[in-house]
Amino acid sequence: MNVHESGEMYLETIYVLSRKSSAVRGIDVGEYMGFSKPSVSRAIGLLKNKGFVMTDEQGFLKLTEEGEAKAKRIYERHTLLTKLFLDLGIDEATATEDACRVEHYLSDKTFDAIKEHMKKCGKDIK
Amino acid sequence: MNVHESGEMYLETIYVLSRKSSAVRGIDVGEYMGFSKPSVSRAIGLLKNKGFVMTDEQGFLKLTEEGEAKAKRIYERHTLLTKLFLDLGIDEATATEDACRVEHYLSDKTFDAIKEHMKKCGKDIK
DNA sequence: TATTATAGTTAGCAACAGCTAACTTGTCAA
DNA sequence: TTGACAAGTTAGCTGTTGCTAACTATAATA
Repeated sequence: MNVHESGEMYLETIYVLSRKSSAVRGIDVGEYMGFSKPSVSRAIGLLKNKGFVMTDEQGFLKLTEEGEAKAKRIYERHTLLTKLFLDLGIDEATATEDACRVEHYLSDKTFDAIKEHMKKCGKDIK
Repeated sequence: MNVHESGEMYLETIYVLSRKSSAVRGIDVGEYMGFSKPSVSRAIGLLKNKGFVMTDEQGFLKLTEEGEAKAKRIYERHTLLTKLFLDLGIDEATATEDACRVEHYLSDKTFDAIKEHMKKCGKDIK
């Protein structure tokens, strides 16, 4: 099941919010992303249908195993790219912004190559 | 007048084809991009309305000054990113592909920083 | 208990961007 | 001159992804 940029952003947001609190609701996602309730409702409905998101007994949003894997993948890209841009001397805000847009379009190969490069330069994020 | 990723791709294609031949037609653009005639027709119509493209007396596609500037900007990004990815050891096909997707989402700041970095490393594209 | 506020959903609109089918237009050759 | 092909346009479909308006359902409060 493939997810577009938009879906990836929702997954990443749920992932990020879940690290802060285990009680993530649609409204929180919308607030974080700056989107309306209906937009969130539909987007999350699609992610549920695709098996990436579910709601627990209390109605809170949870990522499935597959959803978590996808979200982590994007989040890792985001972190790495931000670090890369910061290393290049770009300001925090721009680095984060650009990383957020670019993270969806990098192939695994390129991502791995960047990771390898930063490891070599002693700038590995881990 | 702002142009989305799609519009930028059309501008870049016209730019690239114009360097090979001054007689660029819609059909050539479609062939190059793998899109249908109607898709090209509408996309170029929009770019005409926005003042980025025009047709000369013979009906060939020309970029306006503004269109050329935009196309060059994207093309420069494309070239630089491809070079950067190749330097990271990525294969030609992947480098081009990723550059093509990412080129639309980089801010000027980040682009300049990458350019600066490659200049320092003696790997400036110019 | 009744009202109110919050969360989520449904319905329907808009823009973007691809597509096919079918039309027009213009050129070139039989 | 006519017929055919190539190029371009128009009409209308699909799917994505944002939106508002309006609804439902649940929970808290007066």
